[in-house]
Amino acid sequence: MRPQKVQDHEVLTALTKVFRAKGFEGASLKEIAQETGLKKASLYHRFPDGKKQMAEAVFNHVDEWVVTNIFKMLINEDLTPEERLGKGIKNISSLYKGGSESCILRTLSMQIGMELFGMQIQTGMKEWINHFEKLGLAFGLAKSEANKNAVQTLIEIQGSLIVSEGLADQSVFEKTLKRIKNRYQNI
Amino acid sequence: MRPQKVQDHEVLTALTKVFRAKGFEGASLKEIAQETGLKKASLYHRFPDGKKQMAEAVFNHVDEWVVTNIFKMLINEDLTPEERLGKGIKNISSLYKGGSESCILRTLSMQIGMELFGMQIQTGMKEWINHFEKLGLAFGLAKSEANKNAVQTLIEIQGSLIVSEGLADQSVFEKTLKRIKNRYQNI
DNA sequence: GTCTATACTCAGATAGAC
DNA sequence: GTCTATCTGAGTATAGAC
Repeated sequence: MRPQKVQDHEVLTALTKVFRAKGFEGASLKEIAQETGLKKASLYHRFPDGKKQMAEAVFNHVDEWVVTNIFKMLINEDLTPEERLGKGIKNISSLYKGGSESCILRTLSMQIGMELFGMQIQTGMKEWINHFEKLGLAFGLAKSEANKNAVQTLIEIQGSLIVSEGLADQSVFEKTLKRIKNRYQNI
Repeated sequence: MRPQKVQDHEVLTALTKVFRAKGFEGASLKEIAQETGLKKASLYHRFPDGKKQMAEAVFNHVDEWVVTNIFKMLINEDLTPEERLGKGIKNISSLYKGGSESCILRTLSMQIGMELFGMQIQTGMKEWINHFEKLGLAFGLAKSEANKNAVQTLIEIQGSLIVSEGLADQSVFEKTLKRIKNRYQNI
């Protein structure tokens, strides 16, 4: 009945921020409370199943962003294949802040355990492959080539994030995105 | 004074097993005690600085294995470049159990935080690149090409581990190793 | 060196007033 | 819906006997 002190989307933003920075176990309710501006008990009012549910909300939130800004972009028939590629890559770069932020979906799923997110991660990865495969087809690749290409693209994105972080050198990620782009353009 | 109930290397093996399976935070001292066969207090006798020190020991243990079985293999002058490549790749496969196990060094460093392992991870990655670069040179690549190739190799190894795990499909990792192998052989 | 028993800390979670 | 206050359990870590 009482008015919400903080809007849902603000809570979600704060949650995403904390989980991204600290991971699942590393993010304490205390910190989450500070960041969201809500007390612990209030958080439990909004997320009766506790911390896991909060992580789940973040997971779905990010997932939705990816669908909207990357998947749909890659198959948008209103754009030329070149345009789809360009915007898709651009949004991937922005999702990972140019390589400075790791993949939050991977982090969360690793730390919470595959019980909760395993299937969603698997489905999500298949979607990445699926959509890049469609892009490959649009560029004129045969189906099996397009698939190989898509898997390779996913591997390179994830791998370059790891290496960028490890070396503390974002240029690794940037170069990888360029490499991916070139591979499609040179078909 | 009293004889060790469990040998150091056995403790190390057990520690590695637990940390690999559960990660740093996920591995409780209770479980570590069960797995090693030592009580908690005894563990603290051997590792006065506690859990972090245990993780450190595991980290160094794995690191040493990599140096011996992969790095040294890649630059072993008693072997032809083809042989170095073959044995190196084979040992990489065995390190990650054919793609079924994730990179424990990455897991540990992520969860403990970069304060403790950040520099070692960075140094370690540079060594990976450094040694694959030397392999590329041995295959006749120019220095800058050899370097690009080495970075790409590291990216693909790490990325394919992620994707293999996510899709629950080890063949992704296997195929990537083959791809890497072919790339060197076709120079 | 190893053990039993215990201390300490802090996390996640809940009760109930407002 | 939000809050203060509290509970409960698990985790790391220690003390001190053997």
